[in-house]
Amino acid sequence: MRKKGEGKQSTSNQVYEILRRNIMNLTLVPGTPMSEKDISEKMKVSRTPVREAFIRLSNEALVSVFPQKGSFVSRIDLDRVREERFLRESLETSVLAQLIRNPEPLPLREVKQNLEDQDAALNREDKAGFLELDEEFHALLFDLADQPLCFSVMKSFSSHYRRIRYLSMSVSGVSRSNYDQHVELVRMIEAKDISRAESEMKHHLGKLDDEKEILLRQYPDYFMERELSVDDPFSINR
Amino acid sequence: MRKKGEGKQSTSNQVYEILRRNIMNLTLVPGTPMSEKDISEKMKVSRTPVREAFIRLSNEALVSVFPQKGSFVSRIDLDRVREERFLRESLETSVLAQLIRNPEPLPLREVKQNLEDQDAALNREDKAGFLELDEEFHALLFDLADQPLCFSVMKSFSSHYRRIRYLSMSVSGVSRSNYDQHVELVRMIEAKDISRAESEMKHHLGKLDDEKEILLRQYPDYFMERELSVDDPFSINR
DNA sequence: ATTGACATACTTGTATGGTAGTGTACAATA
DNA sequence: TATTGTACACTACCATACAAGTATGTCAAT
Repeated sequence: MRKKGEGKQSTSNQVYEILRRNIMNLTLVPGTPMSEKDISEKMKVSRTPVREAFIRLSNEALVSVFPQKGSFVSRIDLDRVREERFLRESLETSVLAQLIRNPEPLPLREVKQNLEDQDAALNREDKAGFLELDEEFHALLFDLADQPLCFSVMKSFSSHYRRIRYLSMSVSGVSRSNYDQHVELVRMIEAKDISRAESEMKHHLGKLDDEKEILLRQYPDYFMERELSVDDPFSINR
Repeated sequence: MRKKGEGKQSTSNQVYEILRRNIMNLTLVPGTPMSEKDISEKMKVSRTPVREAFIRLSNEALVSVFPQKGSFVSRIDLDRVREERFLRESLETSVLAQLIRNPEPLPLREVKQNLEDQDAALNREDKAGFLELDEEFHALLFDLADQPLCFSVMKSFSSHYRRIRYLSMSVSGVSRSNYDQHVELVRMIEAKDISRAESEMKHHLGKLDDEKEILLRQYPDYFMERELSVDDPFSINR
């Protein structure tokens, strides 16, 4: 039953967006059961659009569906975080290289406006706002390189990485260091210094490696168990 | 990797796999109308699993769904091909670099077995078989680098690139040059020659750039029109 | 107290009917 | 003849009913 006044988005899409947002900002905590019936009643829609949203969310590993058993908000998989970071690092540095290779001067106006907004968000201690601007910052770089597809791919496959990052900011509070690195990156782009830009990017993305252990101890339920298959209590290798 | 003889998959998954295979090998030609009802009747299942397969296929841009109008096999979008190639090149070179950086010798047995199989497929002029082995070749490299996620991402977002490649082989016939490049790549990996390996990879992936124009002329209906939005007959800029 | 059969209340998977948006063939009109 | 109104066929979207797998609590038998 489509709501009339609001836009032309399909119900299925709206459900998808709402669930995605709430999973990404950890309002829906990892491991939470999410039955199709439950969600459909809470959102006052039928099971169909909810189910279709689940399909898309499970493609991004945000929801884990176990047939005839249940669906759950995916727990954060640290091995996946590693792979998502590799993906991200690869694409970001490639885009960076392409931008710097480009001989003509880049229209960085929007990027610089974004940096100012980041500064403002930090001053307001607006955690969610800053993360959104962070994402937009990287999106702008991809757009400048004329590679929007790569950005959307990266976005779809940063779900675990970004959740752990959100968690990190919740614990350590918002930090200016990310912003400083963004500023530095733009400087390197303007200076056409490709090697320093790349190492700056690597440093930028690798930052939260140290915090992982702390978060793992503080929120153990948010993370996936090491074993995917069933426990073997008779196993001798442990 | 899924075990084969074991339990049957869901109907939805089967429909997805069948449609994907037939779209990728151009049995279902770009632009073909594919209504949910049609497909469901042809496959003797209900509309639901077909619809769910369509959702996943449209996420990979293999099917274009126009609400209340119809669903169609996506035409090949050359701009998307460009972006898919960028994605592919970025990830492949990153994996290559990681493999070569790794100090310990790599277990290349499987890779070399795959090369032999490629050779055999070429001698049989088995086009489809060679393309599968080609894909497996790259998959093996990603597995060696412990980055299976990146491979599956690349696979999901190579749909337009691979179709144009399939088309190219249909026209020009199978060629040994791809195989030769694979052999050369493995040699470069063993020699730990990162810069030559990277340029070899770029050359490997960029090969079919020249053929694009020919294919575009020969199969114009397979390709997407330049304009995505509606024509504006009042526009002055043209 | 322990075990085991079984009813029951969940879950997701699949089928189907109804709704509204969209294009088109065709007849009515000028 | 040219144009316009309209009925109809077709679509994807959504709601709902049913089917089948799974976990769990209850109760009887040992």
